[in-house]
Amino acid sequence: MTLAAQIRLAAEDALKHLYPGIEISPSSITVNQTKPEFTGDYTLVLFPFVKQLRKKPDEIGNEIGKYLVEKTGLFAGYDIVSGFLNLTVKDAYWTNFLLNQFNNPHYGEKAKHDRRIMVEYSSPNTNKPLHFGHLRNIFLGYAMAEVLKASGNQVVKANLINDRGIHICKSMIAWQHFAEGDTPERTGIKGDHLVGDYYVKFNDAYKQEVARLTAEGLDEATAEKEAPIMKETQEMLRKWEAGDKEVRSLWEMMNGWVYKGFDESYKRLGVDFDKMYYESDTYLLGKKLVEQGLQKGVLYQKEDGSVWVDLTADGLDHKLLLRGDGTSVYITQDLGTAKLKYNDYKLDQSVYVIADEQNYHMQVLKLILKKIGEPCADGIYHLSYGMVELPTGRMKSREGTVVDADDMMDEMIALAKEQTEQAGKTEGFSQEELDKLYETIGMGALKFYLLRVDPKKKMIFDPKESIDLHGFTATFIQYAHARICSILRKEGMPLLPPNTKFQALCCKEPILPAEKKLVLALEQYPAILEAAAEEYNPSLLCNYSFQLAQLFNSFYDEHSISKAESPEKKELRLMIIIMTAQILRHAMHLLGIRLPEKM
RNA sequence: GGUCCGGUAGCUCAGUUGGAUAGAGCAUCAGCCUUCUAAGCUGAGGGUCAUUGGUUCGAAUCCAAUCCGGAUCACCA
Repeated sequence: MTLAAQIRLAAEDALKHLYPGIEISPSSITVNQTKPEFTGDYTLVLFPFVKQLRKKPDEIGNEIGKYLVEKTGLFAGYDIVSGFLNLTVKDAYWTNFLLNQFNNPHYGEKAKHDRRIMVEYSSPNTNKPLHFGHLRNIFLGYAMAEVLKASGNQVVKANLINDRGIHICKSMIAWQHFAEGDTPERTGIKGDHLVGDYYVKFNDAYKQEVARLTAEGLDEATAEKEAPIMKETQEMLRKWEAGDKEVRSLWEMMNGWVYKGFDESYKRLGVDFDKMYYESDTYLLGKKLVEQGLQKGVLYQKEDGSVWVDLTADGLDHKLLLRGDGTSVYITQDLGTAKLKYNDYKLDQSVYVIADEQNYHMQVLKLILKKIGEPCADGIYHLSYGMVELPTGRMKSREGTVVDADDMMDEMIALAKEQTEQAGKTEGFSQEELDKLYETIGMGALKFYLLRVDPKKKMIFDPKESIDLHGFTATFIQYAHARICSILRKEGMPLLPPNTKFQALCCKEPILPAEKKLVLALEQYPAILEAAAEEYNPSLLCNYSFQLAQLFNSFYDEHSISKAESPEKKELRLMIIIMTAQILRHAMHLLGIRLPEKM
């Protein structure tokens, strides 16, 4: 249990004993960290009790303060400032805490339990390479899965690949027309990029045909429908659905190129998946669910045979589930996939990492499953995130304004190289080590940049300004970590030395403010990790880690570790920085960010 | 128009179930490297927390209305 929680309980107990017969709701007990301008570590707010107790805040504060100091043994003293009871925790508490936890590599994690959670993320289309917007999705999904794992859940990372449909056929048609048999091998172009190039070529050709037809006198809507290349594409989709051998083998070949490209990108991004779902396998699922829904009477059928659900009672509209010809629409297959996932893994929870433009869709999906009575409905959680936009607006592949993911990685690594060389920090590294370092810094900066903001907020990325390596960045945290490692190296100490190294510690000397601030923060890590899991918000870990690194830097500036005033002080400080580095590594590891020992 | 999300320093963002004088980073300015890594530290300036009203000991936080921005409301995916 965290210290803040312990204090809350102690306060509850104090109120019960001091004022028997008066029911004070535990929710009115607020315990905060004491503001730096006052003495104390944690603060109990007294105002909520005034009315019921009919006493002045300061009087109540004295009674509670006295009780807490005497009965709990946790506190060295208290202080009351205008309605706030500031409690100072005994130094012994902190030294005990450090001795118990400073080298615990699993500090902050929760014990494994049986809750099964799937996190679906990435979920790309196979007609173009990944872009900057996908990166936010991918980092978020990966980080969330890792955070949930650290919270003790059994996690399945899943990827649902959009491998069929009209957009895929567009690339295929364009390839047939213009490629003259080109392959990734022959051109040296990464497979997903090659296919993406033909997707762009399709749109160019299509635009030209539409322009020609409108020039010939057709109105635009008709021209868009009648363009030969579009008709050809629709015909191809029909053939694909009919299982046409030629189309299928082209489809398999081109998707194969894309997968190879994606695999490379995923590997560089440092993310992985436990289960791949393909829409070509799942797009026909869901019809049965709709039939069941019809039988139960929760869905209805129109005269033309189309099937609908009435969601007006939930403040939404009527929604189509099956076309008049009996074919399914997008949401129908999602209904089926939801059930499939549930059955595959007996999920307690199914997290979808999907942009906020699909909020409505996800709401509808969950509602329909609930109406049909599918048990998978309750576990569905939409981790909705804001889209990444450019200063000029949304990225549009048709307008060529997308920031490519592979390019972005290259640029970040180049930036890391440039800045490292500029700072003159390349000495003592082999070329191989340097390359690894640039990758660590560049990729870390990229991930942190996309994870540090509350997911639900949209973000604007300006490629011209690129990404900073100063201030609220992964680099800052990496630097703090490298500094700590440097000290430990000089002390001849491993990153996580055994407890026996520090048994001599005593607490005769008071813990100094800069030390205290750090230890206080270290103690709060489990609560932060828990909050990140409960709120589905990895950005909490970014904020916390940055704060921790900041506290360390100030501490480092103010106090010497290796030349501490006494051996006891030195031990205390070593434990503090060892644990700081440990937590930074732990938190960043969950986000997929590596911390170098030297930089 | 309906539903949902957002509006906090010049810019990008924090701000725990309502708590003390609203905090960081970037940018600007002024300091700090014969001492464990200056990718750092210390300090200064910078705010009508979109607006108005309400709830109360106390509101950036909760409620209502209004304004602004975005998403969405297809027999597309």
